[in-house]
Amino acid sequence: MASTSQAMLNQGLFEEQEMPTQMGFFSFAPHLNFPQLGSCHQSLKSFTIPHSLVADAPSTANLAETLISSAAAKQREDVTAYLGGPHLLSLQRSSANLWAWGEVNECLSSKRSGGDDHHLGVSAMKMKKIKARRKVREPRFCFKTMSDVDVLDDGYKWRKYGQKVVKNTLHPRSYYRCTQDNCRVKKRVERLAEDPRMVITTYEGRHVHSPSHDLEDSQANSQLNNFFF
DNA sequence: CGCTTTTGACCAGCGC
DNA sequence: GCGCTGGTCAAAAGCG
Repeated sequence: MASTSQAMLNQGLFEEQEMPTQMGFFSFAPHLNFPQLGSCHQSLKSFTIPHSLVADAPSTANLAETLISSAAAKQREDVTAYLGGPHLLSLQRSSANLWAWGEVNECLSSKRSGGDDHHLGVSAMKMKKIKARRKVREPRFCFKTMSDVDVLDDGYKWRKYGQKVVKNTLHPRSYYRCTQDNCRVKKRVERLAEDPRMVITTYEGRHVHSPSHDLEDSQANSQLNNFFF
């Protein structure tokens, strides 16, 4: 069970992309379409998210949003969530700030406590020194999914506004903006160099409206509708 | 015809 | 200051 997630983490993706000093991982209940992770990278210290809490989350994004809101309420900015394939979701604070996992944990346990079959892990990955120069960014989510198509149907309508070949990657990165007026959410889509089957989708910002997909489409693609950002 | 995609140019941030 | 890089712009092309 650990093989997939472990392999993904062992690819070193996070470190290569200037990931933060600490990050956390947790998995979700099967009914959320994200099979349990089972175990974490060996460098992670694992602890548990109550099953009941996970079961309460209407979607993975909602849970992520809860964590991010918690951080935002405490005036911490630039929280990023990483969702790896169908198997795991991780959350991190930007390297620009300290990742207050204690607060996240507090947020989680304040909701409910209970079962023990879901895991949250935190690592103390080393990375370059942070400089205060970084400007504040919108909250970001980064999905890593195995998919043939680059752009996943997340219920929102996107317009491509750019494409760029980034250094040390084989595949171009595409830039999209939400087509809704006065919604400034953006997303980037790129394929993992080490495994082109993996698509990395990064969302930046928060939608100020509901998903705009057609109802019939939403029925057909219900599996993807857990991604409400 | 209107919307989306493509793509080269441009800009800003960062490291040296 | 300069060069590199990622992100954005905007005109042209494509498509339904």
